Amino acid sequence: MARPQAFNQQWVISKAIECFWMKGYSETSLADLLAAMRISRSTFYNNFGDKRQLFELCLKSYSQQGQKILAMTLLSENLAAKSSAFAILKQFFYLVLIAPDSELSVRGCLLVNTIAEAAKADGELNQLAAELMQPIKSALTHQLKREFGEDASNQHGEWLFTQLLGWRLQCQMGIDKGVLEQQINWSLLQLEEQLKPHEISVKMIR
Amino acid sequence: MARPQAFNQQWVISKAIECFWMKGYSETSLADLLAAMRISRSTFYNNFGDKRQLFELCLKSYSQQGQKILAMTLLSENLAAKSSAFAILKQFFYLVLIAPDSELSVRGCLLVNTIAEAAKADGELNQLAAELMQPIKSALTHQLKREFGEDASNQHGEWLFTQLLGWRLQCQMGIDKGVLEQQINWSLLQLEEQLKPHEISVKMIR
DNA sequence: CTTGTTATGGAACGATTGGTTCATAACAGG
DNA sequence: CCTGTTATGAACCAATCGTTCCATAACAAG
Repeated sequence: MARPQAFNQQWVISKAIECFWMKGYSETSLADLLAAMRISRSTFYNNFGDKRQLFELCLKSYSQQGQKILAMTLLSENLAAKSSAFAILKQFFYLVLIAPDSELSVRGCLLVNTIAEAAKADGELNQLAAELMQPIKSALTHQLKREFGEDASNQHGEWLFTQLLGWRLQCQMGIDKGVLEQQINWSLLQLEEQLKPHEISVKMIR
Repeated sequence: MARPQAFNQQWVISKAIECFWMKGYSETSLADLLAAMRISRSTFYNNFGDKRQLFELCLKSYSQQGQKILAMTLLSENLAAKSSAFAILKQFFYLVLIAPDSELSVRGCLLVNTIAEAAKADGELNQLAAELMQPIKSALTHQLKREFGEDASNQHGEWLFTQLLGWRLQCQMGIDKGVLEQQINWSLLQLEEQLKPHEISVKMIR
């Protein structure tokens, strides 16, 4: 009954995400967006409201793509059947922090950047970004719950989430990947020693 | 021989820092700055070059103020004489993360925010901010070196720095202060157990 | 009171900002 | 082919952006 859209919604949003991801919200101009999305101004405003609304849409879309990564790693039942929680966690951190082909490891996390950028200027965006990160925290906790109690897992999941945030920033500060990997191993080791149900642990140093 | 400045350099810069701190670099407009600094446009450009140069100046000034905090805590020889490294570290983290009257604990860290905001758009600012954070990392390491070896302290100092970054973001995400304090204690405890020179450590869990 | 120098305020700059409007092009159903 | 609906692109908008410029005010030295 009417003229069909000449652009692919998903593709266009992915391009917008790229813009925001690289330059941040306020540094990304309409011109940047239109060029990347390859649509005209009116198309933009007709379909996405305005810059702000598009950004929220991008955050949600970005988060949803992140869910897929979680589903393939931390939440995968197949993986859980044959690997320990710590092996899976290690693999996850490697994937999102170190893997050289991973966009995340070079550009940082859009949600983290949003929280830091919109810190005080825009409380709503801050809150939205924080909410969209919740699934990651839950997934980390989920992995711990497989092997340990409900109570301990919650706080240690939150602790692991803190690690992840710290490592994200370290990545953007250009930390050496080898050092980063060491830290990941060490953190997980500490957590393992603390949580592993053993009666007596004897360790010798020096 | 000439007309004297009618404004206080330090005061004016501190006001500029406040602006950048609250709204980020690109969200802070000239108008915002001029209003806060209470100077006119020409005064601004005559004395500070431009917005970008002022920002760099602010970052450096901010960092220098941070040095004072370090000097009073992590680098204080008086404190070191009567307290253990871990006690001092704990006190430091409490001061910069939890203390309710601390600007840092409510506004986040300007340098961290800068790194996240200027992630890819401006590599130079990113690098500058990263460099200005170095003293913090060094101070953390310094505290560990007091009691432990040179080698172990470097990597563990870096690890503690990662913790700090993570906690900073957690603060901006509105983490519960009680949970945060738990995490600080737990992280320091792990580090202590790992580094304390004891021959045999027996711990029982469950 | 001059003269030299600098700080200052305000007007003005062009460029760019995010956002609107409108005539037109493109298609689906009759 | 016609009609109704919607997508599209270009022109246009006021506002704001960061920056420059200049006449003037304020002081120090002579």
